[in-house]
Amino acid sequence: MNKKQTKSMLTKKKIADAAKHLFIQKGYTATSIENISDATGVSKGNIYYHFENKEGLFIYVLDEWEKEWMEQWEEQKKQYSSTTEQLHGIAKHFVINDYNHPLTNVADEFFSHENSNTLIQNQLYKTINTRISYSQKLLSEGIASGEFKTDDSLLLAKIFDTLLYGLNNICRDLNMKETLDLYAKAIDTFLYGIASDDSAHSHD
Amino acid sequence: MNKKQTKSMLTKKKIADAAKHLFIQKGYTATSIENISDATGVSKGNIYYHFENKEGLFIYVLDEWEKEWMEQWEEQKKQYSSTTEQLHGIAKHFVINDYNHPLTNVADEFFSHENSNTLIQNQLYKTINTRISYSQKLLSEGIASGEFKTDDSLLLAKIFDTLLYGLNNICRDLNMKETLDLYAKAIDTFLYGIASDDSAHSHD
DNA sequence: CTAAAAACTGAACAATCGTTCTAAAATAAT
DNA sequence: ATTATTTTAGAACGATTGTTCAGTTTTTAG
Repeated sequence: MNKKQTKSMLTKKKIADAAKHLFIQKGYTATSIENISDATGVSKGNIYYHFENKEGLFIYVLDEWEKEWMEQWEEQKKQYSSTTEQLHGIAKHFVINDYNHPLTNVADEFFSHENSNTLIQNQLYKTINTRISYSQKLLSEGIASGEFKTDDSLLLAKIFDTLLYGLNNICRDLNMKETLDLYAKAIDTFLYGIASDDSAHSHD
Repeated sequence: MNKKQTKSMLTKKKIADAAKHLFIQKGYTATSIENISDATGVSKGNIYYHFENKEGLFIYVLDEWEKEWMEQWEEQKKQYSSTTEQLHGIAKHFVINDYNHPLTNVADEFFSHENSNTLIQNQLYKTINTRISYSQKLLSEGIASGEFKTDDSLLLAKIFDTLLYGLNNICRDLNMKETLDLYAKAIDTFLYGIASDDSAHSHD
């Protein structure tokens, strides 16, 4: 790779990183291109050199986040054997590394009924479905192995997903330990609800 | 009440109603005063006659929603005896009447770390805590009556709240029946997880 | 060393934002 | 009927928005 190409790639990454954090902090609409320019030191014109427009930048950020998350989690996953452990692991990994997922704070803006941006909506649906499909796969494995009762894995996946991403909203005033406790308690509640009777888990 | 006062109150209500729906649909930032003016036929100047500013309008909407919800639910509540029934009842009532709660779609915009509006943030915290306190009261009753295991009712309330408000986010492409099924399944999962062993409920 | 290409800057654009203001219309009070 | 008050309308404001564009710097290619 060229010295020019390297530097170009670096500024593109710098823009995307700043945009991600700003979208999380302020929301999509409230984040202006000028905000991103100020945060990075990259001129507005240069931002438009690297990205088609604000919308394209957001979609790029979303795509990158999804890739990054999956890579990191697949690495973490190796240390867990049972599905139960993996579900707890996901929650922990979620809290520690992705405490602020762009979707959690930003997505709602685009699910408006009228005047909404279909391009971004489709991208969001894709991302959400990827998330849920992954959870569904995990839960199916747990059901197949007898760790959980036979059940509708898609419904369970949606509930699990809700727990993971929804808890964020009421953790804003909690510290890390309190947050982890809340998440652990939530997963426990979820698990004991779907654990089979001959599971290793017992009601305490 | 005067004919003038009545008409004035009516336009104020009309503005608040339209604002609520627009905030839900498009988010706070993306909803402009002109949008509200267009939706109601009330002039921008008149909106500012009835409300101090956009922020005051939002807080008013939030306050009204909370009052309305509580009144409606207290009416519904009468038909349920056990806490279990009441929790299911809340979910049903939630889906049918408050499918779109302003908080669910709008709140995230104001929990940004910098440059955020403290007035609205406080109002949001108040509303969220009211919600959770109410759930906590219900769960405490269930624990006291022996319907649920002894547990940290605040943690459970937060989890229940998350379930209720978070599920919304993945119900956008579901019809009413599917939504109700998902909510019922979520509450069941939640309940069987915290139900005491001598509870009337059995794992199916 | 020079020319072409890529990366980048910052001023400028029209559109839209929340808000203010002046004045007109509608109603109440006298 | 006339005055006073409340309610409404809509033009206008400065600020900010996403985006464009002409031009400058930086790097590559020949």
